[in-house]
Amino acid sequence: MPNLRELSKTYEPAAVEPRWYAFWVENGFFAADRRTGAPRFCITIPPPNITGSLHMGHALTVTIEDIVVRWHRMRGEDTLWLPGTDHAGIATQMVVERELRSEGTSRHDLGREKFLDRVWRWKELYGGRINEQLKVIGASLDWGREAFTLSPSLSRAVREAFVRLHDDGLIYRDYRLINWCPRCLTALSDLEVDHEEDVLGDLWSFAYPLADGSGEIVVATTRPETMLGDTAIAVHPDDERHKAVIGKNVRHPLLPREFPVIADPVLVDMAFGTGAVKVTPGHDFSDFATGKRHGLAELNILNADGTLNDACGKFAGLDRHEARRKVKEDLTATGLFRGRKDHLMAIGRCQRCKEVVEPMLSTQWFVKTKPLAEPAIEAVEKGIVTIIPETWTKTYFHWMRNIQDWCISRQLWWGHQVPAWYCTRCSGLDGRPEGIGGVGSKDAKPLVAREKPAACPECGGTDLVQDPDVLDTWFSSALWPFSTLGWPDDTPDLKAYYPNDLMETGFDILFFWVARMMMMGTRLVHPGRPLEERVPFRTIYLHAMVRDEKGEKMSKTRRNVIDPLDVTAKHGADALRFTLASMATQGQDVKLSMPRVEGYRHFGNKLWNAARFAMMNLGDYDPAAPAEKRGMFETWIEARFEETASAVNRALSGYRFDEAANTIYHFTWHELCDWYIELSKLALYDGAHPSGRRAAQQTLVKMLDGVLRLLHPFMPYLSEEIWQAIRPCIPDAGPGLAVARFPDASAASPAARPAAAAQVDLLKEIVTGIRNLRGEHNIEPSKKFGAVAHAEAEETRATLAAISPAVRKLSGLSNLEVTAEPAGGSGSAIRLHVPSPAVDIVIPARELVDFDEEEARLRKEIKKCEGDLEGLAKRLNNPAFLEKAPAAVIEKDTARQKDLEQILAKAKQALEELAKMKGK
RNA sequence: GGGCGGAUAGCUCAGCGGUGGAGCACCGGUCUUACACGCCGGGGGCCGCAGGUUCGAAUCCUGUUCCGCCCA
Repeated sequence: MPNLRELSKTYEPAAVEPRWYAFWVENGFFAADRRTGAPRFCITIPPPNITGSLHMGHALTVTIEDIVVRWHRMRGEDTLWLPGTDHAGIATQMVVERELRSEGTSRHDLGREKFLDRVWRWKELYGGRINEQLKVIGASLDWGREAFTLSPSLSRAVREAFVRLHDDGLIYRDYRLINWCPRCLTALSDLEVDHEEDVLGDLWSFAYPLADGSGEIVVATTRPETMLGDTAIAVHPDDERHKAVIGKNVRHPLLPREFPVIADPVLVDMAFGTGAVKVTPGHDFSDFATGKRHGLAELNILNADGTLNDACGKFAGLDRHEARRKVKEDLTATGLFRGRKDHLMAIGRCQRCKEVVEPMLSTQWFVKTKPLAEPAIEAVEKGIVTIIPETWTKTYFHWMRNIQDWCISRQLWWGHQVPAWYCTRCSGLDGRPEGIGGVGSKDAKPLVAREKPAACPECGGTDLVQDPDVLDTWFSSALWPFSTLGWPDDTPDLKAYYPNDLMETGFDILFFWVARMMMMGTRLVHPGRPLEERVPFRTIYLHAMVRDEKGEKMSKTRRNVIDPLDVTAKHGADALRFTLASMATQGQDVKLSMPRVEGYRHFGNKLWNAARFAMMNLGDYDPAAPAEKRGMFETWIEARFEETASAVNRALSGYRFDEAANTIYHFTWHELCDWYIELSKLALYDGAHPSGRRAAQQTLVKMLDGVLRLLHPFMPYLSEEIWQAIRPCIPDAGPGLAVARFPDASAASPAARPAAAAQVDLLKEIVTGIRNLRGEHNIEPSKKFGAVAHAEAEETRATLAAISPAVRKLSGLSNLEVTAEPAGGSGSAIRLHVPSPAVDIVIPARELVDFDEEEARLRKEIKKCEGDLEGLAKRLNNPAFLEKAPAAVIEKDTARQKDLEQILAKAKQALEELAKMKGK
């Protein structure tokens, strides 16, 4: 006999959850083993920032990935879910710099080396925090393979990638306009600039006097201070108003400079403002392009920190915002102000620190993206890589086909230092504002190499200085699916797990990350082999954002952040996971609400108690005993389980986590608990038939075991806890549910199943009908009464006899008499009709019945029937419908019509009888 | 300006060609020996609006109005 421990009355996640994670890890369940013969499944975690702590976005990511991973693992596959973190260049540097500031020092005081020591120390102390939080959620990661983007092996991959791409001409150094954050003091890629729209500013107009004194030309700008960097005025070549001035010079009103009026049809919109535009190639992207077209001077007017530089004469040293006021003042004083009006504009802000970003001229490293994008596009076009939900495919193509070169150098210290060196003898260390764009003049020739070269190949000089800049963190992230597996070496892991099967992440980093992984993977891994082997992964699943219950983005400023760890502490990781899974509909934001989480906690409790019930009745259970012949209810529930299992597998195959979760929920609660467990009590408590009791026990164990397996990917803790408790009852149970076999539909279904399903359906209809009557007539649940069931068909009567005890139990009848004679007559008070198979239920107990209530009930039923019949008749009397609709639909409608007519007739009959009774 | 998504029961969302579903909330009954984190029953929707296709439209097409997001 199994030794079963007793379960507490309610499920307490806090008491259970901490136990199992250690158990899983200690048993090595999460370790991928590259075993031969088994299908493989690999996914790398989107590496969280080391500065980060777990937020709802992570919780959703981890929930989805863990569901997928546990599902595959339970299907017997060699499953690798590779963990790790991202060094997060700007974010981490900012955190440590803030610390230093509070200590009254700075990174510059410390120097690069000491500063980096300090960051590493910070990383060791706090960088692992998020990993611990992932464990709380239950993430079944293979910790033995944990990676970090700045580790020696991944750094080596970064250098290797850089050198290869540089050698192939896909990484280059150039002096051009980039996005500059004056607070972070670094260049940013286009993607790291957030565009804030509809910011109220003013459109400020002023006049440039023509140098020859023949007049003036009025321009409008939202940023008057940039006029200090103007090197041209542009007008449209077709604009009659300005034709005369094209080619003339204007005089700069505040600086001793003159520059030309040019004609440019691209930059100038004749209809906007005066039709004349100031051109600032040094601080505006479209002006920069204009400058290139016309060979204009590119004048940089800003220092790295956003103050104006020496090119600005008396304005030098002013902050750009102060400078704007001052320039306006001066222009007004000189009589050149020509008006202002309110203007909605867009401004770019640094994604990290929210500072207004400045277009700035500097020398930076760039990735030439077009050639890299081609195979990445091809892979999706050819279906080698699938994006789910499919709607993102279009966005992916659009971005990839219009891709811009990627600025990858950052003026930071924390990160992968650019593997390029400059010879102090050949390259002048001059030319650029301090802190912008590394060392060496913009024409300096970098020596790109995996390791520091011994000497300059040009002059033999040995005094080589490494480029001080580091690479964009996303550059190392782009290598993640293969750098984590040991690339550039062809390691056993790379052989086994590349391409990854799945990349699961939020749609918001499709460009930041997914697209770049596609480019890097297809370029760098297994060159020469077919695209199928080079892509980083086969499927991209993009999940939605988690918002609060009102649909607002969660943010600290909105104070609507729900901390997953708070939720976990209160309701358990399982409840949170189940909630996220059930709400993770494709293409739909997840609006998280706490009542929902609570509801799923209740679900956990429901299952917990179902297990308690089972265990209370398994004291004498012998797992080794041969299988007993199943009764109708056992046959029915086992069939329903298999249908459920196959639906869950289908849903998971299609990344329909909501559907999978809901299917399990419904089966567990509304079929297993609501019906089968109640039905099983008959057999369990029937001392006269021990084999029936054994069959019920066997089915209970089987169903519980099965449902726990289905549920495990969603609620790993609860399911493991219960499963371990009933493990002694499970034949051939392995060491843990985490590695138990996931259920799937069995090959053959016993022939008895359709019959059992029909019988249980009849049972449910009768029981529900009687319960309904109790409700309508306010008959106490404890009040017993007898009923008569009449059926013409002998077979139906046999079924009625078979289900009679169950009907009695579930609907609280004292007796159910089955008869071939039409029941009723003057004594019958309530009639209930089941159309197929035709059964009349008659309750003769007049004293229970409120005649008025019953009359109202019958009239309602009649009205409903008539309404439905009318609709059906309309269709069935339509020749076009009969001619064109599929036979199955017509058949179904006809059958439905027949049933409704029967119900209607019976209800009318009952109403007549009632009228007679009321009369007495 | 270009693109994408959403609008279905009080709330949050499924459904995406065959008579409108779930969870929660609500109302009524109930502590029936697994569970009151429970059990039983019930009410509630011209499926954003207007056209069209179809025997049949929440579902497909067109237009339209709001809301959200992305890109420029």
